Amino acid sequence: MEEIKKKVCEREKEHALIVQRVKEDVLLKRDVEKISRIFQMLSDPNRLSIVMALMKGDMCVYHLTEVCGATQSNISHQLRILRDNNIVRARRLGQNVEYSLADEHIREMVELGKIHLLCKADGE
Amino acid sequence: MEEIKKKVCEREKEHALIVQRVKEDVLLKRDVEKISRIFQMLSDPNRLSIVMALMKGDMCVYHLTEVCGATQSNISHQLRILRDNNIVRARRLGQNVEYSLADEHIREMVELGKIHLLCKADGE
DNA sequence: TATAAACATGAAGATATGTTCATATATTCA
DNA sequence: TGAATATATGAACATATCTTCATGTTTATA
Repeated sequence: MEEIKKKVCEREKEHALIVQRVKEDVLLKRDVEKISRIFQMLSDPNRLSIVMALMKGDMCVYHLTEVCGATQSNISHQLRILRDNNIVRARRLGQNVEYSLADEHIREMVELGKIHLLCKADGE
Repeated sequence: MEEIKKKVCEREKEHALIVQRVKEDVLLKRDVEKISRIFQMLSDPNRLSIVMALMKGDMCVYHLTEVCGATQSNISHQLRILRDNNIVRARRLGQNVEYSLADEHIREMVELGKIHLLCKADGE
């Protein structure tokens, strides 16, 4: 049975409607966590640099360290995290390992991020 | 003067070209940090829930805690972080404070995140 | 087979982040 | 003005994250 809601805020009716809309869009806690994890992958400057570089084309670790200006160890660690989360793919080429983007949505997200930066640079 | 590059990897020529392309797209370290910060805002499940809720409409804190299933204190803390980063805006309504999305790009990013989830749920 | 080069990884330390608890502030209403 | 409600915030703690250092693995080559 529907409980009768007490008034909790000024715009009770409007807000309650929105709450309902949110609830209709049943996003389980687990789903929200999954999505936030994707954003987390891009929340570290080094990882974002790696992804941005790979958006231009496949690259081996050596060049990634050069482009990102970080240590080899650091880049390797970040690459492992990206691999574990299916953001990038690795492929051995002789002595080297060539990395590539494994997720096209990521590309779009980063593009949005760049656009966002440009918009803020102007005045919104 | 251009230094002569030693061979560092199997596909030296191809990779060097990509490195060049990355460098042409002069993204300062500071810019990468700014973009990663936006993603960081969405990297916490509670913050992401808040943003997702506000995408449906403006809401006061009480309803946000209800929708997110977190404590009032926690939500308030996350709201402050979102406010400090210009992701949401606050507006007092009598005893309540109504929050709204302050950034349309964020909306698009989250939509991409949702689409991404759906794609993964099927088989890519 | 010994060595070098490219990359990966484990452990440790420093820092950042999220959560909770207690309490402060602002507004309404009696 | 005093009590109640909604929201904000500071401090403390636990945990997560990033970075570095040392070392391991794999492949190529002398």
